[in-house]
Amino acid sequence: MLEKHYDPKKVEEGKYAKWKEGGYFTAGDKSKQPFSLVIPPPNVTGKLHLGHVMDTIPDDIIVRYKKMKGFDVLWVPGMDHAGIATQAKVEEKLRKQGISRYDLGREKFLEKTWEWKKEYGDTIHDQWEKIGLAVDYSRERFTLDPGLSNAVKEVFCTLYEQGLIYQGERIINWDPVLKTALSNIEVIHQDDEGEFFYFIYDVVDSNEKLIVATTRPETMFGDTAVFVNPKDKRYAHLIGKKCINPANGEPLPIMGDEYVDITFGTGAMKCTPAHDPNDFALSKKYGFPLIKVLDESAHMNELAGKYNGMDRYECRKSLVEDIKASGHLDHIEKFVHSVGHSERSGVVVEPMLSKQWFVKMKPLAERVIAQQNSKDKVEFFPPRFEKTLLRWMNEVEDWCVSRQLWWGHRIPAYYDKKTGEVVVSRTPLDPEKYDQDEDVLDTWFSSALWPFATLGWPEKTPDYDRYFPTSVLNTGYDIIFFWVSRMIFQSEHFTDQVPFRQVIIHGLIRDPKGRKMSKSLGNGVDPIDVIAEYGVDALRYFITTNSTPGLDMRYSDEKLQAASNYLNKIWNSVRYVEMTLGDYQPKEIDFKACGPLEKFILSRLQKTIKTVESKMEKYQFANASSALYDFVYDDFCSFYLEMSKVTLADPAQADLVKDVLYYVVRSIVLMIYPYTPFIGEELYQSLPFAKPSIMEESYPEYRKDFVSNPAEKQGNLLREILRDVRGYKSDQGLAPNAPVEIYLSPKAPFQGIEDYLTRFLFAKKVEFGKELPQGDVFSYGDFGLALKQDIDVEEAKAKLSKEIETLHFEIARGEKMLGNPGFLAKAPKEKVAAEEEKLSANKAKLAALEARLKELN
RNA sequence: GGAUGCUUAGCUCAGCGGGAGAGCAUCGCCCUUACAAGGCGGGGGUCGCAGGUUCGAAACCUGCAGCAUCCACCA
Repeated sequence: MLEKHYDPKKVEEGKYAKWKEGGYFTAGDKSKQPFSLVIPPPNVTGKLHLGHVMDTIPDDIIVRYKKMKGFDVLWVPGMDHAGIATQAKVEEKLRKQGISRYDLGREKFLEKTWEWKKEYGDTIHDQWEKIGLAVDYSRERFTLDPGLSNAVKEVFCTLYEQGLIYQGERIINWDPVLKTALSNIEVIHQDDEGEFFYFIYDVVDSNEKLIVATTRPETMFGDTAVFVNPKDKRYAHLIGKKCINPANGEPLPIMGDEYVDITFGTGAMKCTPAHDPNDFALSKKYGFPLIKVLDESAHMNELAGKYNGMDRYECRKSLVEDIKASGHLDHIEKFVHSVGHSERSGVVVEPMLSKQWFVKMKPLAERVIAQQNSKDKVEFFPPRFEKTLLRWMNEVEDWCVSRQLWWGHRIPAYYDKKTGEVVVSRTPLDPEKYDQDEDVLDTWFSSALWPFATLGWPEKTPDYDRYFPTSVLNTGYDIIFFWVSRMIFQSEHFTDQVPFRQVIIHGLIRDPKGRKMSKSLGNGVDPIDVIAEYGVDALRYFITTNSTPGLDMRYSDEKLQAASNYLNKIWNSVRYVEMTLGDYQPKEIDFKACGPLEKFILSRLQKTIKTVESKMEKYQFANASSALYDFVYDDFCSFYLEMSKVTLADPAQADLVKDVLYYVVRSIVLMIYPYTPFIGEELYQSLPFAKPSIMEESYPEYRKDFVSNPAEKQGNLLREILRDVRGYKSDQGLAPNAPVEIYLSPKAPFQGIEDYLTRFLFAKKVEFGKELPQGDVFSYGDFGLALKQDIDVEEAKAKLSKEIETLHFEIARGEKMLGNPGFLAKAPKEKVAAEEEKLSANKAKLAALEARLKELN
């Protein structure tokens, strides 16, 4: 027997181990159709947060649902080495011990990082277990394992051979703390308040002065020219002359180019080819030298003269002072502008000229665009996110893939010690003759291969044959560019197939005020705390059923409480059914022998199954669960379960009612189970005929032979009567259980209705008669009901009048609608018929109420 | 500058072409033998604004406003 109250802690204990040991997570049943997905691999940087819960629980629901639907489901688990992020964490840890990575050297440092990986990998495993992920551990992968490394080498070398990877000197985003290049999307732009310095440049051989504005005075040592727009009347005559750089006294040519925006600043712009991407482009056009003035930690080099060795900001400060002292500072303005920060270290990135490896994106992106125009494309849920992907593909720039880190896939490029020539090779070259490139690849380079490399690619493995392309991928909109887009282009380029047929994009979870959860705000919520308070099932239910696909959601204690209450409700309804079953062994339902309310609940259940299934297929978990929720509360618990107490008391009907109760409650458990597997298993096990695990069960099937529209109508009518009379009592200030006398007109909606009225309206008397007595009357088409009270005639008349008034309103509406030729001609037939029926019912009701009013007068 | 989303009850959000819904909050009544973390019954909304399409608009179209996010630019 179940306990009176649902206790998540007791329910959750031991279940995961049982599933895991029972082999329920392992794929491979060849008699079934395959269905596959890969987990979005969490970074081994720390423990899981609510974002991971959002990434994985929808997958888990899909996995459990698809298993019940008879698929051979493979869910590949794994983790990401997360190059920069992990290395930054390990370095931070070492720094606290006063050690730098250079003190350790590459090999020792990597050892330390593997230790870190082991520790955090274990934590992540624990947490997967805690939240109940049905992942196939026999297929677990890591982005740095030998298989993935092999795939990475294969991809790098092939792209190189195809001319799609090249090495080039370009302006890249440099993180001066982590001392590595970053790709464009690893740079976060935010509006910072800065200063706009207006400096005076003396024009050579002239008395004229040119005022040039800059936000970055320290880069003036790398300037090669000053540009003005040739159409700018103020300056056109200066083109061809020279002016003096106030930072170092060097003469700079004044040049004309339409690139310059006349309206911005003073209309005169300095050009720093080695430290600004736009200036770099200009320099290519005019063949300027590329002068670097900053080193890899963003300190000034010898070109900065007396500022040599200073940090960029220190240099800026003293340089400005010196220029001011020389009389070349015009003024300084406050200026809010967008500044790039490193996603990982947070420091202001330095655009810097550097030799890096790049992936040539255009051909890869074009393939994706073509694929998305074909029938065999990746389908997005919700569809609008396809536009996000295509926009990126259309605008994409070459991808800088080299990182000056140690933790990652080392670039398989080698330099001839004598000639310096580059050789890219799948196998290591002789270290006597060659030095391997020191850099590693961007983490996303390996993540991009995740769906096929985890299944064995480039080998032709059985898993790859059977499970690729994967069926679906679920992830947040924030990593569409980082990850989704890259998996798509790599997969299409290398496997000639999409990596997954469908992508579900979810929003982000925010704090209760709608702010992003972040360390600095201290508003993060630890899933483990939530689980301790409400249980995993409530967390899972909350997170998957309280948001619209693709939109953000807010964390809410109230909703977790509500989820927990709902589960308690289901728990108790199962408990009630088990109490009524006792030793009885339910059997197949004899539908024909069922009473109207049994037919009602069976029919309602079928429609619920149908709705839930169709929403599940579209991954609309909020809609699926709310259909089930409505059924559980409104149809079952609040209504049928109560009503069944009447029929259960009749020995002739009791067994049949028990069959129905068992079937309904079992269906509810099976449908809630993918959302809340722990309580699902617990309740399932407590029911008769349980298999060793609910994971062996199949999903409830829609049974057309259990559908009865007339029975639903009868049930709804009884519900309406109960509500009316209860409402009446409440209006009259009577207690819900105040006794009443009820009189019914002969044409009752179904036989035996009096038993329900007696019990649930606390009627001390229910009588049928041709004439309804003096009292309050309720009319339901051709059926009427009266309550015998010592009534206040005036009050009763007022109430009747009010009801009549609203009926008139309703009838007028119906008549207007049905009198509209446009409506009759264009509206669907069913709609017209429904309106006609409603109208005639209202008319009958009106007639009855009017007759009643007349009687009272 | 470009794109996308949001604006519906006090709060958080569904609904997205046929009479405004849920959870929480609120009010009233009830310890009725599954559940008081409960039951029953209420109250509460010119669905951001303005036009348009339609027999019919919260829903579709156009414009506007506010909020949010992303991309690009910012000498």
